Amino acid sequence: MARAAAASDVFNAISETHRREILDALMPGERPVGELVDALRLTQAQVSKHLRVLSDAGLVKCRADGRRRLYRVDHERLRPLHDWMEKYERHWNARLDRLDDYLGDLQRKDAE
Amino acid sequence: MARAAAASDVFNAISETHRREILDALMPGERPVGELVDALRLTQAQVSKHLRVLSDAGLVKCRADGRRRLYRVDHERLRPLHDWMEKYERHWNARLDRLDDYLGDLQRKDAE
DNA sequence: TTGACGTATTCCTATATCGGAATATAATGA
DNA sequence: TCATTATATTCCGATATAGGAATACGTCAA
Repeated sequence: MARAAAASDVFNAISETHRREILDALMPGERPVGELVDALRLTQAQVSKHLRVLSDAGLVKCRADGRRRLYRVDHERLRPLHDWMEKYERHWNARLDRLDDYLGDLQRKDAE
Repeated sequence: MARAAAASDVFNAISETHRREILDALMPGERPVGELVDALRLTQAQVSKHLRVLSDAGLVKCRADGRRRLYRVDHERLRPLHDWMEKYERHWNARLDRLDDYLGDLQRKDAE
């Protein structure tokens, strides 16, 4: 048996360097495929196929604009990743925790 | 050409369900291989091989105890993951939102 | 030393999937 | 309608890798 059903799996989708680059490139906002091809110096087929994987994983959404397709990140779909990571964060995020507490205090005082 | 050098890549290492389960099982602290086999209901060979991948990626460390091997998570190695995710966190992380609000307030006060 | 235990590795087969090339499809403009 | 543009898909060969089975290796106890 080979790898279990990997399609449509978020972790699998982001395991590929080029796919992470695509997501990064889409971070600021939606962009047509052609721009990704130019920006990332990948083949058009490469980009299309990677977008397919990202799309199957729900990580990107697409909308048509004439003959172009504008892709954008669906940030919410990264949540599984974040949820999994969160358990480990505390181990090297002690400072952020302290800051968090501090800001919480400030807000509580403001509310008084 | 196939997938680029994936070994020793953190993103690749955590793309597999069983490997994430192993990391989760090691979260509370170091554990011998046999315990992982029992806890996760995997073959001993499976666990050993997955531990190898995790180890190559630097995500786990090992120490010998008699004939047993105690594995533990090297949390620091998850940092690449965190760093990449951080860019996306803002979209659903209340903690960072508070920080944003707070810094926004400071700026507004400075402007007065 | 010998045998049992704990773990790692090797050999194998099936499958996933990357990238390249060519082609298909859809929308647009002349 | 026809050519062009923008994107998606198919076919291909090469490689990565999961899991099973068997086995090798290192350590301990008797």
